[in-house]
Amino acid sequence: MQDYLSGLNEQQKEAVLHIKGPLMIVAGAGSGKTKVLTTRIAHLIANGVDAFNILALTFTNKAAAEMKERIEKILNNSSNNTSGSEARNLYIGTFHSVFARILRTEAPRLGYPNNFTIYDTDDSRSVLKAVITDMELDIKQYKPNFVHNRISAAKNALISADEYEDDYYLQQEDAKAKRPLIGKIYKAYAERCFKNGAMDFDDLLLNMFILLKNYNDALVKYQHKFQYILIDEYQDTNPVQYQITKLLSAVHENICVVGDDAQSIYSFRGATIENILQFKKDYDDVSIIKLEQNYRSTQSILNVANTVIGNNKGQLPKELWTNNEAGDKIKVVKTISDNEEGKFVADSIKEHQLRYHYGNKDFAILYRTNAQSRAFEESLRKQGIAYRIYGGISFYQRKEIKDMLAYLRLIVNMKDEEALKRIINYPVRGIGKTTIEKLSIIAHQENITMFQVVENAAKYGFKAGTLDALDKFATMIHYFQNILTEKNAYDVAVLVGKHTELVKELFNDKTTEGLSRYENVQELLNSIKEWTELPDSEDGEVNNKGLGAYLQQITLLTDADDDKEDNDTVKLMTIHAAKGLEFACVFVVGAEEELFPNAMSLNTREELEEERRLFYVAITRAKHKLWVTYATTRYKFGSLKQNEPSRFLHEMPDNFLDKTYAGGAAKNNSNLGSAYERMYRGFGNQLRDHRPQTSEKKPSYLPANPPATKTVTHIPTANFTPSDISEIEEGQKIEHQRFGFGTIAKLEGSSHNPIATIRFDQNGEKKIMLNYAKIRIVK
DNA sequence: GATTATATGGTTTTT
DNA sequence: CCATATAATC
Repeated sequence: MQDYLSGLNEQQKEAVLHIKGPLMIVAGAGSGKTKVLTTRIAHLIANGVDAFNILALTFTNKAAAEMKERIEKILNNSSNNTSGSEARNLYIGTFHSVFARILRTEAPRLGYPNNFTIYDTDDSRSVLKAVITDMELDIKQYKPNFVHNRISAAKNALISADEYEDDYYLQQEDAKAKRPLIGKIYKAYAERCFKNGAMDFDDLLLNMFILLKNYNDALVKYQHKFQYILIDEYQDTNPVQYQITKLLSAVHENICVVGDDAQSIYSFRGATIENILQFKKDYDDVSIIKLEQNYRSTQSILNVANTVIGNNKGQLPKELWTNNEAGDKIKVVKTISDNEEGKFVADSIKEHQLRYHYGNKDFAILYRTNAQSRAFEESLRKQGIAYRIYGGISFYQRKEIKDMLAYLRLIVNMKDEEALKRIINYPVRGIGKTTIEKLSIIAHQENITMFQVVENAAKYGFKAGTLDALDKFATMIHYFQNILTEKNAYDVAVLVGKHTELVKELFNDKTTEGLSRYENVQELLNSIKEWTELPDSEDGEVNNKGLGAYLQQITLLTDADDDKEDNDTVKLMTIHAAKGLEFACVFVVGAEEELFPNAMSLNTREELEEERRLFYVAITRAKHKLWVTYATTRYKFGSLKQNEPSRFLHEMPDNFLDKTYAGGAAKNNSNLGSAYERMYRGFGNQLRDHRPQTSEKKPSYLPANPPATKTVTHIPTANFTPSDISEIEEGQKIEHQRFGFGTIAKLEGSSHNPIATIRFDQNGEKKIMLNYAKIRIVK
């Protein structure tokens, strides 16, 4: 027997060894499904299957990277003489990244360039906005965001623009919503993207499907390449993904899917657990293996999780059990505000670290929406606890990075109108809004790309000054393109930075924000350099280490991916992002009605059930300790909002809960807590006042509550010398890049024209947030 | 055409 | 609160 099997239980072993034919593994939370999947792949390779013939699909890059790493490890440690380096040849990644890679080779068949651009959500919305305005429709009626969701849903359900317009019910729906023209917009949007040589996220799936469906030789090619197909988190696949994998696996039928219907949380992306049910019917002899033993959590946590999820109707029958110890009760915590919640969590982390010697990395804070991260960031900083936020705005979505990338995108794909529009006048070179509009209109009329209009601007009667600017711009881009053929991606990028004076502009901005923007661009250049120095892979794909390849993979990255090793930090992320992960101690925060379950998801029972599954996913991330916290008030859009405790709190069985910190009353009953609590708390005091103090004294650097924000108004005069940002008072001198120097005349003000806002940063230091980037405080 | 002041309006969740 | 759209001004 292979030594890598020794750590598995009987079902897990069976799942690994059952190699041929369709297999569905129904696996509960913490049942070791990733372990099974990785071991299975290792087993395949160890038994002589060529890694080139294995395709493993995941939902995050991180999951893919982790899997690959583990496989290498297993192979290296195995007594088989297969080397871990064999794992490099695996096709393993997210649906999107794997298909993007394939499409890089196959795109020309579909009329796209090899170097097609991948539009992220921002790009898509921007294109939509342009399309909607071009159609002379009201942007308020057709909000790009809304329209995009609708189009995205259609694509994920394999509905083309034509089909969309022909469908009676869809049309009725849109008409009812007073948005009857979405179908037309869909069509125009798709055409525009195609003309730009660009695919959006959904197109990566859709075009992969079209490729397999319409080009038989392509289908045959990939059916034979991918003899073994494995899919993680199968409950989260949507119809396109389903159809693609079905096509790919049709010949060999060696397809193995792993899923847990209780963890299906991506229906907004078109995912449907129907795919799990359908799987059984699609192949002749499907084997099903259930993994029901949980190795992760304590009994208390598992019991609570099981009870909560029991409130959902129509779950597939499954009984999760564990041999682990009972463990602590789940702590339910009530605070009066989002900031207090943050404080409680940070303090609790500190306390547990001191008491039980947990490291930072043993903790995770999980929330429903990204916007909730702020309070925790602040409190963790104050406590001096290292943390890392996943999600939110990723590195590649920052403005300065997108600007730089837009140049590179345009050089690689001149059809990319979005990129062109972004940088044609950045840094400013006298090509204004009117000119850009004109360019766009001409491009449309002549049915050529916008850059072609720029190249031939003379033909189209621009005024001398503008013409000159356009010519210069075209020449510059051509120059970059020529260089691209002789130099590598990094050299080109550096040159672009220099030549466009983009870097210089950032460098000259000496504000804190400007400085970090400069550093970000530097960082981008570093990452490009790293990329160019990676070895080529040898699977005969198109130009796989060029700038084009770099740009394509970068769009599919989230900031969760460039994990600089398992640094010892507290992890902050949404519950969605936490799927598949586990932590010793977990805080599930913001357990309030309208936040979690989210107000947007209270329309139907299905939506509510998905929220409940989300809650289930959240609490099953915890191995040892679990807190569920909620705040009675919370800021939304800057104004205070009252919140009721989440209904999910009531669904948790009392006998596994410790409500000491919830005033004994997650439910609105009259229980005021134990005698001890009442003794030390009094009535109505906040819990931080009565929480058991650790032996450790409070660090002296802990600041008091930051004072309320003040605003200042600024009147420019003349003649001061600059220095550091420090204190700000009336009469404080200010420098503005264009206005020159001036003085702050009023400290609290009119609130209407705040030049600067005073805040306190993580170290309790006064910081001035300047509302105009080019002003700074001088001594 | 470029920059700054004012108004508006937006928060699920992700590739 | 924050980021972007529109209006106003140079």
